[in-house]
Amino acid sequence: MAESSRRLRPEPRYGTRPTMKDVAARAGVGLKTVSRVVNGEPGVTPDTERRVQEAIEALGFRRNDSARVLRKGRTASIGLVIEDLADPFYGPLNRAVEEVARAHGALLINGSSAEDPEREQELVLALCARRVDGLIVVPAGHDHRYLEPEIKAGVATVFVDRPAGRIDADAVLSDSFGGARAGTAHLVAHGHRRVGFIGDQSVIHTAAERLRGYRAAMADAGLVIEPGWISLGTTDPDRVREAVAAMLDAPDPVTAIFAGNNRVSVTVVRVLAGRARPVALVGFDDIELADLLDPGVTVVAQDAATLGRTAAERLFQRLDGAADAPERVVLPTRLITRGSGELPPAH
Amino acid sequence: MAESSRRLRPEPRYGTRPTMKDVAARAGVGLKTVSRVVNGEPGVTPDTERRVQEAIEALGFRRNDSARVLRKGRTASIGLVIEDLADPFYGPLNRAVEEVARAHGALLINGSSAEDPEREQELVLALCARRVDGLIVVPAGHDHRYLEPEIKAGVATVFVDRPAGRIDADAVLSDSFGGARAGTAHLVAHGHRRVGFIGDQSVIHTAAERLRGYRAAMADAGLVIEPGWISLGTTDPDRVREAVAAMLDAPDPVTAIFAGNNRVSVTVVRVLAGRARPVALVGFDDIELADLLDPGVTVVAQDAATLGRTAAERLFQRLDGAADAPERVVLPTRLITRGSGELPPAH
DNA sequence: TTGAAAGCGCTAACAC
DNA sequence: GTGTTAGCGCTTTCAA
Repeated sequence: MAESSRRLRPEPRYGTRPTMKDVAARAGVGLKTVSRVVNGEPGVTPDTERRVQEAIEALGFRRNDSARVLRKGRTASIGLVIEDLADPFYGPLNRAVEEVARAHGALLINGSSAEDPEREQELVLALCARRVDGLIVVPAGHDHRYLEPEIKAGVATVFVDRPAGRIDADAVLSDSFGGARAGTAHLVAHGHRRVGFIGDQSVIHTAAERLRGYRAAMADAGLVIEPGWISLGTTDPDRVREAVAAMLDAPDPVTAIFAGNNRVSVTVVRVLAGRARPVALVGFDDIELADLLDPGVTVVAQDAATLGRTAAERLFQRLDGAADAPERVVLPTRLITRGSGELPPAH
Repeated sequence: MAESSRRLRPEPRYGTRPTMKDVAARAGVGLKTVSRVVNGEPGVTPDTERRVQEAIEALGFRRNDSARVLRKGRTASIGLVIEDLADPFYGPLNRAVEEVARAHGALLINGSSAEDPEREQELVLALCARRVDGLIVVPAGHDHRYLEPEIKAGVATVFVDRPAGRIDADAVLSDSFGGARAGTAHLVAHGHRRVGFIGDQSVIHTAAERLRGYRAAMADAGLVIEPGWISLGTTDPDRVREAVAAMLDAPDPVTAIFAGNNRVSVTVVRVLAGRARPVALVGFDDIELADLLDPGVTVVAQDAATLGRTAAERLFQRLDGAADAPERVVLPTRLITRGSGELPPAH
């Protein structure tokens, strides 16, 4: 029933839309003249132009960019695939990419991979089929060879936040390793010997890098990481809550925690707020209102907007013809001390 | 120099891309057979299909959706114009719209109006030129008659968060009036007689509605609002800081504040944290970590994801042919008490 | 200054 | 089962 009524519905939705041909007929000029007026090309008498403009107004004509794209080759649009449009970390990145695209007269098509490699690929290929001029991708997967034909065909591609897997491509990253190392070292410098690390899934590049930074800082200080001090997995609050509890309720509990990203930090803060014994905390990524908590949350901040802007600018350089070798740009992080990372060890 | 080199660069970026014709030639079949295989249409022998698939693989063929769109009329994409992609309030809305679009096989093109009516119109019309099947708009302007020809031509349009201006269109809103009235009444119920209101610019529909709710609650309680208790303007922190200071440093200061949205709340919380005398606060919109502050921030929460999902579902109903009169859906808000709104008046 | 014709890559309609 | 033709609405080319 629903099915058949759906079939019977008239398909053509633009059949009613006026085309340049209609405008030409109404204005009594040739098709090409309308094209000239619409595109602001020279070589049209003011009088002719006026007549064409009137016809455009009267008919409510709007150029069909699909046809234009087909003919011209360029779509003046770029695709952005991120992990989650709802994540506050990616909001500023998204906006920064949009601003650069806008400055270049391009529209932004975007979507979430939901940390699923298949969904990432599906989305990326759909964008390629739409013939976006370029792509900015926060990769979920680790094998981007599926993009090779696309890149060869001229789709400029820049990876952001995480590097591409198994292909050589531009990437703009934050210094996850260095940031985590500095953050952990900060805790050690405040007297902590028993420091836990709660991170995202280890398949995620940034998560692995941050873990590496933590390990490096511990090694730098000559500290041996004991079993149970490291917990990796999803950022699901239940998972993180259990991880924190396990570390704090162990016979010889940690006195400080390094949280691998903003999602983890938020849950850790919640758990610690409900505990009597103070536990030091440094989190990767800044969090809104972190300064107003008691204690304030010390963080290793990265600049998502700069990440996005840099990636987008690189993309448009490529679209403007830059043909140098793919490069990896690594942006520095910044340690912001607010109290939680400066708490002394409680025994 | 740069200009001329830009001109000389070879324009055709897809000329190198294989087309169905190329695939057909390579597979030794007709064009239409390739089309059938690519679109999974029936009526192709397994053997022929295999040969076509091989040619597709070998050539790295990917269907050009621009051409498909031109022929079919539908683009399988929708446009979303919001105020600011970076605003944490709109992240979940954005994501919810994306999920619905995805479920319907459509891509999402989106952009920020930056609260600028001209930019909104520019973006909307660009999306129309791309022939998006439908539009979801958080309006910045108050006159959407420019959309009339588009809507007439079949572009389904749903407004979200704020209603359209001067045209009759679907809208999905939160109950700003009711929420603000309830939030203000909550303060009054806790003994406050001198309640201030700090809101966004009054041209923004939600800001005006919330102010109206505040006024209604005060009137309900028989309270007269004194000059200086209402401050409207941008959500710029400096502006809000000054507004709070003015209310608190007046000879007869307010004992409670109603904050018109999340941006305002954050700044008010910061200011109050630096003051000795406790001031009650209820904010419109929930804020992450609001529960962990001391006192926790009492808020009138709205559900941005439901707002987005509802709007997107309405849009696809329209695209599926729903032709009933435009309707306005108003979603309820929810008062979440956490402490700041329950503080008694300090004299 | 203006316009007619060709064609971008695909799908719809209708052959065979 | 398969192929041929026309044409979506625009830009490009070239002639007038």
